[in-house]
Amino acid sequence: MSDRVSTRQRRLLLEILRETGSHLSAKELFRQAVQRDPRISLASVYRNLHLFEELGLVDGKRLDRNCCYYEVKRSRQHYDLVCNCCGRVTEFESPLIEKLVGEVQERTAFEVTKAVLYLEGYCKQCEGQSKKP
Amino acid sequence: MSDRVSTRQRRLLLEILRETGSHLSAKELFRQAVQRDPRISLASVYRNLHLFEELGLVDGKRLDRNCCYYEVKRSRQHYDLVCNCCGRVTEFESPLIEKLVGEVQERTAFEVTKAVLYLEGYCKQCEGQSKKP
DNA sequence: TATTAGAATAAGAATAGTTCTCATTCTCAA
DNA sequence: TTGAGAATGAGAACTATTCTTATTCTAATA
Repeated sequence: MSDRVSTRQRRLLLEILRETGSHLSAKELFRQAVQRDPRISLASVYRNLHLFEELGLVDGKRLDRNCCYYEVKRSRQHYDLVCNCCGRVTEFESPLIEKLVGEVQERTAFEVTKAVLYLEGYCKQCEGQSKKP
Repeated sequence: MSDRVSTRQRRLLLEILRETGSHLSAKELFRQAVQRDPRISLASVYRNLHLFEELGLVDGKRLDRNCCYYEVKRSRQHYDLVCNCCGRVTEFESPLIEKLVGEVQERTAFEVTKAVLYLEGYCKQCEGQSKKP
């Protein structure tokens, strides 16, 4: 696996990820990519998303049962709040997570490389709703 | 959906979950269940795992790309450390998580119903290894 | 105990996200 | 420009999960 990101497809995918900013599923990323380059294949999308993750360019998160969502890695770590009702994703930041990771590393001799954290619940608009909309 | 848990299959599944204690995939749970009752079907395993989750008897966690892992809910909340190398899952507890959830609820008016948190990395034994074993 | 309506089940088909395969195409160092 | 190795496209394959439907079970009631 090379360190370079130098193919037409990779450039296009990163471009879309950077422009979009928010969470994209592989399918949606593919949909957008096809519009600009009809020759691109879904396999390349998956292949390169994995590559980008390995290179640390992109973060992949599984926010629901179905699929992963990807976004370019940002300088400030953030975590997601996923509404069970409307599906909207909002973000939050907190130093408590770094603190938690530190605590774990000290107490357990486990070398943490990635923290998977998100919270499910109901957003302001959907509060008081029951399980399904 | 009833509140009762009164079928042969449900009793068996809960029994296995309780005996095992640790994380079981649907497939593995099915494998064990078939040994005791060859007539049980995989569909029942999934159906009832969802039911148990709704009833608050069981926790389902997606610790890797592939599938969910289930275990009976315990009184003390815990979170998992998943080794990228050997796959072993160890557990940890920390009050920081409750603190974090509280912070989110205060700051964002988001009503949290579930916190999904686990850490990936390398356990003591596998430390220093590169990505794949 | 027998009846019975509604709930749960078994079996396997269907679905969907993801990964794999391999022949073809591209990239880039020389 | 060339050639070796890397990346791609197309679609088949895979896998976890969900759905469908005829059948069976459960448990409240007679």
